[in-house]
Amino acid sequence: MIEATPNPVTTVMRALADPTRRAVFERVFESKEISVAELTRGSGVTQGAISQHLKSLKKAGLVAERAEGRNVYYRAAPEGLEPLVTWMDHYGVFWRERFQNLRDLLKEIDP
Amino acid sequence: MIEATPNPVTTVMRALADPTRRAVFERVFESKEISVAELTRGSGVTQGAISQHLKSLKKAGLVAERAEGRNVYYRAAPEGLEPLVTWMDHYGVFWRERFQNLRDLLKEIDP
DNA sequence: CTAATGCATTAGCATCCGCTAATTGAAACG
DNA sequence: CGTTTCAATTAGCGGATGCTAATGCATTAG
Repeated sequence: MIEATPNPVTTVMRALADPTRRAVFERVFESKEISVAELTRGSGVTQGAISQHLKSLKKAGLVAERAEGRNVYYRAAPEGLEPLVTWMDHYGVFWRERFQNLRDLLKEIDP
Repeated sequence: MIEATPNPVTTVMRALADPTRRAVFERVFESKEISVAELTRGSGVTQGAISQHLKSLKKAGLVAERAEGRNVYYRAAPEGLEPLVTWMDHYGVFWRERFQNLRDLLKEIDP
């Protein structure tokens, strides 16, 4: 059975599961804005591949674009990670970390 | 360029990117322990497929097993999600939520 | 013991994925 | 104007992926 429109969690996970594409997202995130050409430079893959990855990331809501002249500048949309956060939250992942941080904090305050 | 041993983030993401396999993880998580046969019941796929998914999840560190007689009981290993948490943390997703919860906790402790 | 059950593993298949190379179109440059 | 640059899109390929069906191996039941 094929879901017509995949679950948002699935979309985001799949977008970030590929190392190359995740690296693209990371570079987009680190730069405030970055063009496709510049993104292609250190990537080790073709410009076409980069465009395809950006398309996936955009469809997942992880990046946004702004066209200016013949350039297209991409920026990260971290709010696109929300499905992941929600999913992990639902499975109680943050509690431990929260408590860990709380513990660290309390240890600092009252060692 | 192929990484011999994929990044842990990649391994976990890929393990959870597939809806069927993610559903398996979720069911394992909800049950404290669950056998493969019981896991196969509502899954819509074959027992063989379930075993394969469990193998992936195990390799990703997301589940652990306990053999007893001819049954094998699986349980979730949520600490296997840590690579995801760390990765997302590095990209600043949790800060707001974490602080919010930390604040709530501290308010409970010392109102 | 024989039969049945639980699980892992394998071969094979259809599909999906990431990539390249090439094309197209738009915009800047000489 | 022609040329160059930027970016998206497409066809096609090799390899990965998820599945089934079948097999094999333990373990339990009758």
